[in-house]
Amino acid sequence: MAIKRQTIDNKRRIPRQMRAEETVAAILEGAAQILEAGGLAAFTTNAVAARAGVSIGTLYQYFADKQAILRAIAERELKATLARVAIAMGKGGAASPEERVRAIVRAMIGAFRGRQRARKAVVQAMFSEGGGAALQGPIAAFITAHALGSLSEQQTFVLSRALMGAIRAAVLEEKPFLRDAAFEDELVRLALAYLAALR
Amino acid sequence: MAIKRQTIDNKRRIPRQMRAEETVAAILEGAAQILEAGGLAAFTTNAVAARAGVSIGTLYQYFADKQAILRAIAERELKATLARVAIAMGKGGAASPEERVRAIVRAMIGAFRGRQRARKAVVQAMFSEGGGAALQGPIAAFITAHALGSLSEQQTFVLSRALMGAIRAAVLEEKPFLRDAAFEDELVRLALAYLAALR
Amino acid sequence: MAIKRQTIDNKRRIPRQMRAEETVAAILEGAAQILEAGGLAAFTTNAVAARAGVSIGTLYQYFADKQAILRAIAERELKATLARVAIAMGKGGAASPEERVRAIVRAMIGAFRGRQRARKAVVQAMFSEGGGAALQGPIAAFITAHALGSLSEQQTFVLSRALMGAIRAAVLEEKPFLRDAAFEDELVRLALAYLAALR
Amino acid sequence: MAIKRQTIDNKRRIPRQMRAEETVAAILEGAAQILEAGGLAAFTTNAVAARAGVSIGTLYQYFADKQAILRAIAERELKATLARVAIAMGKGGAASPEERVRAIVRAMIGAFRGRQRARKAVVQAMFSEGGGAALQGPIAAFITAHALGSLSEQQTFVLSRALMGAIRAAVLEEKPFLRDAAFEDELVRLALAYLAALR
DNA sequence: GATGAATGAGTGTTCATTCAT
DNA sequence: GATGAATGAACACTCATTCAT
Repeated sequence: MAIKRQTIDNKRRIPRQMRAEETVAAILEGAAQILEAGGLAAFTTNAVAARAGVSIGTLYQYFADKQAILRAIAERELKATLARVAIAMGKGGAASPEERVRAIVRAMIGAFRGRQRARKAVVQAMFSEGGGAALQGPIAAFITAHALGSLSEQQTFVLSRALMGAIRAAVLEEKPFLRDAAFEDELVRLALAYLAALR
Repeated sequence: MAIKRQTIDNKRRIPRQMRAEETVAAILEGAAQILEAGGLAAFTTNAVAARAGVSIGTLYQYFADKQAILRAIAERELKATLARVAIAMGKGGAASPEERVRAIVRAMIGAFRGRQRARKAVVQAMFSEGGGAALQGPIAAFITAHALGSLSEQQTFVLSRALMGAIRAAVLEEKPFLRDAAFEDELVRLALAYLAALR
Repeated sequence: MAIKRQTIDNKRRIPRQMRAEETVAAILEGAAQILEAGGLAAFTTNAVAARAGVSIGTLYQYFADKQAILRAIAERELKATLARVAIAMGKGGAASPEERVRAIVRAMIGAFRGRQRARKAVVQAMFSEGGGAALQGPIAAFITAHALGSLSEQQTFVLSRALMGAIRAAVLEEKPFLRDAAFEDELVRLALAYLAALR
Repeated sequence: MAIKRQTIDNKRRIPRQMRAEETVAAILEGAAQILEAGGLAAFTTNAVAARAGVSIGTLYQYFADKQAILRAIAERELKATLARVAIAMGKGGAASPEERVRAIVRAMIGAFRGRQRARKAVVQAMFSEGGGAALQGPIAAFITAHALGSLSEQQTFVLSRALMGAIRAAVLEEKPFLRDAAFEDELVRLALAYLAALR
């Protein structure tokens, strides 16, 4: 259902794609705003469409259903977060384990930059449908791949979910220390201690 | 919302209280069954009342609203879990830190014994309203009080939420290894490593 | 889903049942009025509830969905029609074949007495879901049982559907002669001629 | 509602007309396929356009609205059916009344050859808008003109609608005997008996 | 003539909650 | 205290149709 558009026909494809992309972006932005302003409760398809400045019909031209919008936001944010980590890692060259762990932790904390309410809403929604495995899997994979030696599947699971669980809890409980350096330090400490214990 | 039960009317108090307790228990049991069978989606007040064998009006006599039922289930389970830890600790006498941590972890994993679907539903619901701080706070306090030296507030937060986050993720993602000894081992390792790093 | 209510408890059963019956009757009457006034196009559940003077929720307490209302109207009318034939037959004592056929034809023509628009709408709706076999079967059975000698299944089908088809067409095409005696005469002639040809 | 094609623009008229005819044919064929596969429920203008391989805009260039497509299918089938009768009659030379009636009945039964689901859907749709008088009128006229002596308007109505009603019911109720010779025989018997009774 | 993105009115249905009995 | 009929706000989603390109 989602986004069609793939004609190989070259002329007029770009303008078409651009229109579609703009529309999708507008919807996603509208959705994020609604979420940030009123949480999941205010997140109705009609409200999103109105805020995005498109008709409800157009919204459904690009998203199969309400959940799909949430999923798109989550995926987009996930991608952005992962990208940010990659950049941070890249800059550090052959960074130390601590630096690598810190880069990951910092990116995880900083996801949804500036939109904690929206983040909270998205997390809640993802949890309500399938446990958000779709989001956590990639992060776990990333940790496995980039951060450290060799962990078993369960160890990767424990480490990634422990970190995410702590951050998530801070988000959901609206803890003010979420962005304190000290909080980041504790998470890094937790990860490093666990990794050390595995050796 | 609604009116809370508080009549201190003395005559016939005991029989009344007993009836009330039975009714509340029936509702809670019905709710748990509905949750286990059909998840949060099937959890409607009318369905709960029907399953519990009481009228919807009676249900609202004991619970202010739908969430209150979920809250009651969560609290009941929390209390039971904490009690189980206390017993486990008591038996061990002057148990070692590892034994104490393990007792806590084991109790957390084993909560909602046998009703993983209901547990998942309750967790989801708690997440949707306030982040479940009401549930995690007591556990954190418990950890602080019983398990170990002196942790800062943030450290307690990180440790408790990390453990709960990992377990929660296993529940939500329906991981089969939830009840494996190896999973418990990893969680214990995580906690002990962190505690050691704090010293 | 439909109508619950069957407690064997005698006290308060009658008032309860009466309330329910009144409500159902009000809904059915409201539905018929809507149909008569605006046809199938105006037949929305909200409109029916409003016209019936009940809330939309109440409507859904008694009818599983929109179609169920139509079905109920059709069934009620069918029953009434059949009853009318039975009475007509009864009065005639050992009536002649022609009188029996005429009684049936007359009752079929006269169904939905006075509400041709509603009748049309119901016929359309029944046709749209399953071909209305549910309505035609009973009539065919009735004809078989009461009108005449022994017909094969296919002969019964042909005779009953031919009569109903002709009446239905007159209804749907809004033919003014629907209630003319001459029209009835022709239908009777058709039926008798066919029956005679079978002998 | 839209604008009907009528340009008499001469240059390139023939190629244009041919293209138009192809397009119309493609749409009609697509529509029939959709109908056959998914019934009236699947019959959306967008689905038809997609199946026909044309854009929705093009579809509306040739058909004023959704109903028009159904009407076109019905008309096309009617024309084909009538033509088939004419051929059958022609071949028989001065055929007997029975042969003529049989030719008509057979053609009526055999309409929409091989696409009973599409036929059912078209019948339903025609019924929903005006009772399909547009289709039955011509058949009645045909019967009057070709089959037999002189019938009054009402007699023609009764005979034609009775035959069509019986066939229609068999289609709608998905009776397996629709194509049995015995079914045809009964219809012929019915028609002949009625005609004889009129003399 | 063709395209297809956009439109938006319209509708069926759910379910938490109330309150007269 | 118990009952359960009634309530009605709220929402997701469809699809025929238009019109700028």
